[in-house]
Amino acid sequence: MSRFGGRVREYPSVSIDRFDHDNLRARAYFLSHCHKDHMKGLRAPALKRRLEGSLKVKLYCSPVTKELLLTSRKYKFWENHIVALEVETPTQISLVDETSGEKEDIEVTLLPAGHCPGSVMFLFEGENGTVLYTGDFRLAKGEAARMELLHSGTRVKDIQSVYLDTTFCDPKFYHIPSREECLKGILELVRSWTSLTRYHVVWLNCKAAYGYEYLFINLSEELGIKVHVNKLDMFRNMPEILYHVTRDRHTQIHACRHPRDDDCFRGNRLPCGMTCQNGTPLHIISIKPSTMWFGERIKKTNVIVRTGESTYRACFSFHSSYSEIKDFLSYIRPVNVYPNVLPVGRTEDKVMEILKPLCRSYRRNMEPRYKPLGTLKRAHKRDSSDTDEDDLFDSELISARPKILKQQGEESRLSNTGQSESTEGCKATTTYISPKVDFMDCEESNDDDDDEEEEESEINVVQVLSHEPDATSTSNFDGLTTTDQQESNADIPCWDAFFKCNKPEESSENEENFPSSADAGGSQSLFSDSDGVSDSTHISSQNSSQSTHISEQGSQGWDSQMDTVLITSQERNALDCSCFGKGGSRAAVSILQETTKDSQPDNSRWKPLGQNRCCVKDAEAGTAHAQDVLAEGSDNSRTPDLELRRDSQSSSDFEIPSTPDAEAPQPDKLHCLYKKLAAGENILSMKKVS
DNA sequence: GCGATCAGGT
DNA sequence: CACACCTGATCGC
Repeated sequence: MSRFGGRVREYPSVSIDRFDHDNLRARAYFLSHCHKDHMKGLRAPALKRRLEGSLKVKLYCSPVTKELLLTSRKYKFWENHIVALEVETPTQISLVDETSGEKEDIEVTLLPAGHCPGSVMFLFEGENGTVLYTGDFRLAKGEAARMELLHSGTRVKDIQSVYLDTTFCDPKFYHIPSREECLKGILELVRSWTSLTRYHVVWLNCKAAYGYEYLFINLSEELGIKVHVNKLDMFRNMPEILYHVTRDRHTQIHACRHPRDDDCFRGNRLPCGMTCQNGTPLHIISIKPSTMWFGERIKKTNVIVRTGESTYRACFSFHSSYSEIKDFLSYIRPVNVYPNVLPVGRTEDKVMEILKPLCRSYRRNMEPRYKPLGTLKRAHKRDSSDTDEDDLFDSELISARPKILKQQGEESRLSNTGQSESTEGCKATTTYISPKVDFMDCEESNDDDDDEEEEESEINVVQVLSHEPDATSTSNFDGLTTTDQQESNADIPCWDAFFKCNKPEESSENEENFPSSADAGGSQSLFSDSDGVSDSTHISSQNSSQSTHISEQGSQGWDSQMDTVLITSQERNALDCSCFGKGGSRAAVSILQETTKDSQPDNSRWKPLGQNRCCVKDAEAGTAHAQDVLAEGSDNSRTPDLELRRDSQSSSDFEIPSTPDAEAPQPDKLHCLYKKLAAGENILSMKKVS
């Protein structure tokens, strides 16, 4: 829950996501997204009165947020005071004090936040420095590096302060499976069930909040089944969403709600009242999206957990994980950071202890540390001509952070016109890879879940749903660690490979083996994969607040990147015979979803950028023509986003350097380094800090 | 009657 | 576990 008071220190005359108390006097308002805890006071009479007496006071938000907000009658009075700003389009705003006439100019840029439809971060630039307010966000590792407007030229902007979504800023939330992984797990479960008969339906037990739309869209696109919802009015001008939801209850996927929907479900009734079709009773399973997290050392990340005879929990997060937060912040490297949220049971001091080391003000006092891997990772994007040896491992070079260039398809889309030029059809890019199902044991997901633990013995009984002949854990182990690159260089440290950013196969491996610079104290790493088997040792540095961590070689390689959906015998039985009377107790882990070695997330359709930018069509493109408009949307705007999502999640971790100040070593320097390494010499480069 | 706040629920 | 939200009780205006 946001505890942000509404104002940033640098620009106290604007209020963001808070509209009560002192915020009533703000010169301008900003709303990052349409969740109630960010709208406190937004419809209060006091603020309403203020608007009535003012021509100048405006509320700035994304086009989608404006649309969603104005759908509610309670916020209609804002209608003439809302200014929708295009995402990624810097805009000058004059902040005028209506009583004194005092004026201050500020430039604001909306950046996609990946939290829910229309959600954005605000980047303010003005006399008091550059400030980033993240609102609520979920950005995958490396996504900050792709944001053109966080950069100036090839470098990250000099950001004074970040007001950060710290919801999961606690090491216990170290890892949350990516959107694609979660989506894929849910997709397979829904697919398995709904394909049995037309009377097998799924109820998505979603909360009353925006943020599940991309799930609906993906399920609908992949399975050709629209999702039944209570309301779709708010999407009337968002054909990309509208097309995939329906008010027609005669569908196999439901996300409808009812005040006592759990009771409905227990009575084999959907919240909308459906209980049978053509006289045939429905077979209903419920899937409840909720956040699942995994500690740093827990490598197996099952995204679906069976919680009962016909109930499942599916991993789904609106917020960035601990490691994503740290990656984000360590890339931005502001002077100051302020947490917007205190994770439950944490104090501000504790959170700051984690965040401060990622800021410049702190780093300046630190000894530079040797971080070869981060350096190497970053190297591929840099023109190394200006790199000298002294700079190589200099963590002080905060200004030398190169941004990640966008992919071509993305370039055109990000041309700030708000329009998309790609002519590729969306189906052309849909290359769903059927999951292979292996025999393997599962590990409990969240360390404190008793239910899973007591059922562990059952988990090992696994039937293969769709068998792949050679798919055993061993072959996976080999397969996942033997990349083309590595095969050809079996005996040499394949660092060369890591200068080339374009091998998605290596992305997750990279994640496993290359400690992010975001690690609180930085870390030294030794790395070898000469036999194709990953192996890594992380030893936290002396002043780290984190405990020493030495990863186990075997599990590290084994579980780091399998593309596996695992279904227990119980589930298979449930799926197969759809009889609910079996005496099976709660099965702990039903579907196990691993980081995919080389999957191209075909179903990565959530487009925080696209939704903010393109979704809201003009009124004339409303409901009546929604379908036609959608077709256009598919052709023109979806594909580039799809490319982006592919790139930015599961296959891009490798590309995205985690060490912001890394530099590209030149080949001769590299050679020198290799030689030193081979000779067992210390290549740590100490640089004097003044 | 309305809003704010809290407790309790999903 | 947590999130975002809802309902209902209570209090104050």
